[in-house]
Amino acid sequence: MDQIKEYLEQIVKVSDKDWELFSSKLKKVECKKRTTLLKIGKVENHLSFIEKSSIRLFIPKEENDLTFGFCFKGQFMSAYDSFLTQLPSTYQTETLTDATLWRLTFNDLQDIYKSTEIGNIVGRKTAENLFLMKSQREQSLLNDTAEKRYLNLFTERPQLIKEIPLKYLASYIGVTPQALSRIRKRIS
Amino acid sequence: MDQIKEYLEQIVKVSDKDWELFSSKLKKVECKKRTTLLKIGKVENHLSFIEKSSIRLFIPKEENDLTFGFCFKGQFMSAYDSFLTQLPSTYQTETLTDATLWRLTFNDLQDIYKSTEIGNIVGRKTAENLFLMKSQREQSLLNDTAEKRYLNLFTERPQLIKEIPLKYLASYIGVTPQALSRIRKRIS
DNA sequence: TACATCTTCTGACCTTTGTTAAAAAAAAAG
DNA sequence: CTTTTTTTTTAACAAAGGTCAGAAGATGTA
Repeated sequence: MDQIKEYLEQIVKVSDKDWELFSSKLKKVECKKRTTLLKIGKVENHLSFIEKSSIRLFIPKEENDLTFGFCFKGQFMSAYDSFLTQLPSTYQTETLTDATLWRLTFNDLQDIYKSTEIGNIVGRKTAENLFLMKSQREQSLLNDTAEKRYLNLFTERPQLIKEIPLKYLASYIGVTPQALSRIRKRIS
Repeated sequence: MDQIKEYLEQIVKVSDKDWELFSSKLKKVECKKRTTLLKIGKVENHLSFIEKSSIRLFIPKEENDLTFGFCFKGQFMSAYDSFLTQLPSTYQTETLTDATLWRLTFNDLQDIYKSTEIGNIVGRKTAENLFLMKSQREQSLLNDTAEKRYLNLFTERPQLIKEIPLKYLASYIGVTPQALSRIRKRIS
C-alpha cells in the first residue's frame, strides 16, 4: 500500500486522517493472467490500483478484439467511462499477467469525495491526466501513420513489445495483425 | 452570465458566495469570425465560456490544417492540454463565427479551486466529461470507417454540416477533403 | 459587375491496408 | 517430448484513401 500513498502524495499532501479513511477502503485482490475483470455490458464498480500486472482494455470481436488501451503496475485502472456514468461498459478489461490489485468501489469513492479534503482534488487531477492522455492519443490517431505509432511504442515502451502479443498491439495501433507484420518487415 | 450559472448548477448547487467569487473573475470578450484565440506554441491562459460562436481546434499545416475538435455555444472551451500543464500548446484555436466569450485566467481558476467549495467538484466533473468525450472519439477513430463517422456527425449535429466548411469536417473525420467529397457522392 | 480567392468536386493513378487463406513459428497442454 | 492450439508471417487480390492536377462553384472584395 506504500506504493499507493506515494502515488497520492505526488498529487497532493495527504493528511494522516485522510489516508486512514482512504486506505481502510482498499481491498486486496489477486488473480491469474487472462482473468476477465469486467465483462462488456456490466457496470464497472471498481477503481483498482495495480500493484502487479499488465491489463488490456478491449472491445471483444468475433475475429480480432479491438484492443484500445493498456494499464500497468503503479497506476489506477478501471473501465472508467462506465465507472463514472454507472452505465453498462462498452468494453471489457482483462489481465495479461498474474495480478495483485487494491480495489475501491464506486460507493467507497463517493464517501471519499464527501469526507476528505483531498478526494475532489485527486479526482480532478486524475481525470485531467486521463484527458491529457486521450488527447495525445487522438492527435496520434489522426496525425501519424500506423508505422509511426509502432515506432513510438518501440521507443516509449520497449518492454511492451516483448511482453504483449503483437495482435493486441496491432489493434492498439489501428491496423490488422497482418498489416503490422508487414510494417515490421518493412522496418527491419 | 445566467447561461453560465445554469451550466454550473447542472453540476452542483452553487452558493451565492461562491457565485459571487466566480462571476467576479469573468471578463467579457467579443471578437470577429476567423479570430485566432491561441497561437500554436503559446501557453493557454484562458478558460472561456462560449455565449455565442463556434470554435475549431487545429494543428496548422502547410496544405490542410488538421482540425480535430469543435466547441459550441453554451460550453466552456480552451486549449485545455496547455491550460492544465501550462506548457506551450501543440495546437491552435480559432473562431469560425463572430463570438461572445466570458473568460477566466489560469490564476483566477486556481483561486477558485482554493477559495470555493465547488471549484474542485466542477473541475473534476468537467475533466471527467472531457475524458468521456475523448474516450468515445478514440473508439470511433479505431472502430468506425470515415463514412460511418460522417454519417454519425450528420445525425448528431445536423447544423454542423451546414455551418462548417467541409474541409474542416474532413480533417475531423480523418480523411482529405477529396476523400470526403467521394464519400458524399457515394452516399447521396 | 468583374476580379480574385477559396472551397468543393472530379478523374487518373499510386500506396496502403483489409481480406482470405495457408504456411511457419511459437507457446501451451498433455 | 509430442501434440494441440495460438500467434505470427506470407501471398494474392480487392477496397479505400492519398496525391496530383484541373474544373466548377461559391464567396469576398474592389
